[in-house]
Amino acid sequence: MDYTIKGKDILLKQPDFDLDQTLDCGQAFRWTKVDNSTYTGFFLNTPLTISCENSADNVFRLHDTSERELLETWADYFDLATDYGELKRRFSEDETMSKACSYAGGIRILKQDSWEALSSFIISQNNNIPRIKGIIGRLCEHYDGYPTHTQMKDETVESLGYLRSGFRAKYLVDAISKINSCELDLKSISKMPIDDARAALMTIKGVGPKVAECALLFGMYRIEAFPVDVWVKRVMEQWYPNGLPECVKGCQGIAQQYLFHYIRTSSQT
DNA sequence: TTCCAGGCGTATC
DNA sequence: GATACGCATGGA
Repeated sequence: MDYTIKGKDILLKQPDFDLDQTLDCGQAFRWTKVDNSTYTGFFLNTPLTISCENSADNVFRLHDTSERELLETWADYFDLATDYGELKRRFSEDETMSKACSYAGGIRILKQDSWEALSSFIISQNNNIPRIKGIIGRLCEHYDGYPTHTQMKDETVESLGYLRSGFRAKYLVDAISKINSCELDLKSISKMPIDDARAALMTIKGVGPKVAECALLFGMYRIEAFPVDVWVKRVMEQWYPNGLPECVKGCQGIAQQYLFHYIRTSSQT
């Protein structure tokens, strides 16, 4: 990792990293763009303001943080140990993947908290990104930060009414109940074989294949998980009617993120 | 106004 | 097991 300390800030040199493509691409819902090159957001309840200092040199400024916080939190959250350049070279053996990788080469998978990812993607179903952000924003405002499932233990459909999350409130309540009763344990699910992990998550009402896959990919860093939403379904029909290419094997989740961004922003409907 | 959104549960065959 | 339909809400 290449960084220098500048007073209360840290300058990080990091290739294959674009803030718009990573923080505003529908994998996390608590990053806010505050100006053309700057985002503010959180990992759990640790805040960060990060800006692109020099896009040509891939330099980023992490505002008002510490070396310790960088090493203990942000290096992991931004998946800095993974060589995305190497991954993109591998993926680019396939023509469509090659286009997707060069279209948005600064995508990274964020290693989010498992409960936050699971609950966020429960909220995401049959919903659009601005409204997902609105619901999560109201939740975090109410709790002064993203609540743990333990903090939410007494919530009911009625008490969650202020979220205006519609039919999804009952699904949140079921997830909270199954986790707090220890019927499900997210930490052990994260280590299960992928089929078992998926099946365990899908015992929650409102968690189907798509939400389970997103919880695995974005909340448990299971990069072999492959969420298929309406957009990725279009990708599969258009380019991969016979399945994904061999070169993405084992990292389908990361490939999916390039493809999702590619079709969603290039088709521009 | 109507359509749609990082889907899923349920009914029906 | 496949397919059709309703679902809360709000932006376009």
